[in-house]
Amino acid sequence: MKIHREQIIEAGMLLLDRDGLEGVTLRRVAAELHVHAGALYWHVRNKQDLLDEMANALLAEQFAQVEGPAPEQDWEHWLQGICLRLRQAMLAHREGARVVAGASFGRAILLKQLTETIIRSLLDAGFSLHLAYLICTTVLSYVYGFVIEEQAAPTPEIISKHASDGSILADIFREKGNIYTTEADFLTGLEMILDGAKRKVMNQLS
Amino acid sequence: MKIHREQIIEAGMLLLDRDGLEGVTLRRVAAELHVHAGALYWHVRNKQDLLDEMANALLAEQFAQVEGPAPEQDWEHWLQGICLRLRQAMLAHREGARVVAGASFGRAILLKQLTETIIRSLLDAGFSLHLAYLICTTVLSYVYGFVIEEQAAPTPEIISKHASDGSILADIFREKGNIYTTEADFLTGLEMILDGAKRKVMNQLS
DNA sequence: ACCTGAACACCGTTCAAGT
DNA sequence: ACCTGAACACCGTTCAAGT
Repeated sequence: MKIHREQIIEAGMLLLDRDGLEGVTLRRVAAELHVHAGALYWHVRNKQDLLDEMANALLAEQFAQVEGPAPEQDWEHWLQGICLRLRQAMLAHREGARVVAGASFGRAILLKQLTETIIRSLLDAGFSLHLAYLICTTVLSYVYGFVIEEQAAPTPEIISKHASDGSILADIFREKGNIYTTEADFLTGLEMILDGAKRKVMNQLS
Repeated sequence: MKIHREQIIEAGMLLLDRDGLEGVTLRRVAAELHVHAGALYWHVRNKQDLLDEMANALLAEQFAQVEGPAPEQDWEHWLQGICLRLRQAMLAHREGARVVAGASFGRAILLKQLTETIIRSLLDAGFSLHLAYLICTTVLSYVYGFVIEEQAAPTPEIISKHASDGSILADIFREKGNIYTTEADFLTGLEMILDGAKRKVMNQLS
């Protein structure tokens, strides 16, 4: 029963898509590979290590290699494209946003590379390191938050509980299928942030 | 050994501050109250129920009652104040942001009320329901994301691991104590979002 | 080098039975 | 009404011992 790191990650992704994040368990991963749970510890430091690696695998589907803006492309449109792809990568797997948001740079190399590339591109656009970092995390926080919401299917129980209490959220929940799941909405919020960021620099430079 | 719901929540908060979120365990909460774990289920539906209630208690410290903008106050400054208080509430307890971000409206009544008030105030300011909801969640996502980062103390191990690999993040991590923990930085990012939102409406109205 | 077997120290949740 | 006692079905992690 020879096992490789790769297979452990694959098995983890399989369980993620099938049973959700709480279904990703070292014991189940081991069972999937016909191996005892303890055996995994030869290939993986601990559970978080595996989750980080899964986040990496998830990102690899969209960010096999990350590149800065093209020569005549401005940073806003480039960053917008990056965010769209990031959302796409997360949406491709159940609770993908939670997995990525919970990952640390340690093993999720692509997450680190992505962050690096964003900050570097903003520096090249004339931002201070401080502001570049702030914009980067602001945007990433937004993407995480949005997609986490998007993937957290509100249970029918929750919907019906709030459906008839006269609250505004009731109205929103009722048409939830339409709201907040579209790329258009994602873009609207993103544009707000990028637009605000652009003006912040302009004020800073003048 | 009579137990009240209130005491369970209090014990939960105590464990949260002392041992962190992963230290909040129904068995430990029960031990704190000199009661068997099963006894809690008379007062609480399950663990998430308790966590939701804890999120509520946390919010109550800042939002005992939530009010919309004052008569001559514009929505941006009002919303800015709300976000500052929300951050304050979360910072007051260890991993407070994670607790609130993970809570559902079910039991965390104040979270629902807060959301309601924000959306309603934006409606009063002339936004469409759709846009009001989008701005609300965008802003909340930002606050969650920022404070979660802020409270996730990067372990010395992580810092040293990335401190000397020539990456930009290395530079940032090294001065991490200064960066990203200040209210000023929080406000900068928040202003970007609010500013972008304001312009989005102006375009919409014209 | 890499896995088994078995243990350790926990979890959340349920439920008969007690008072 | 509210708690005990005890179980059920799990966890992550460690580590001697095997091969």
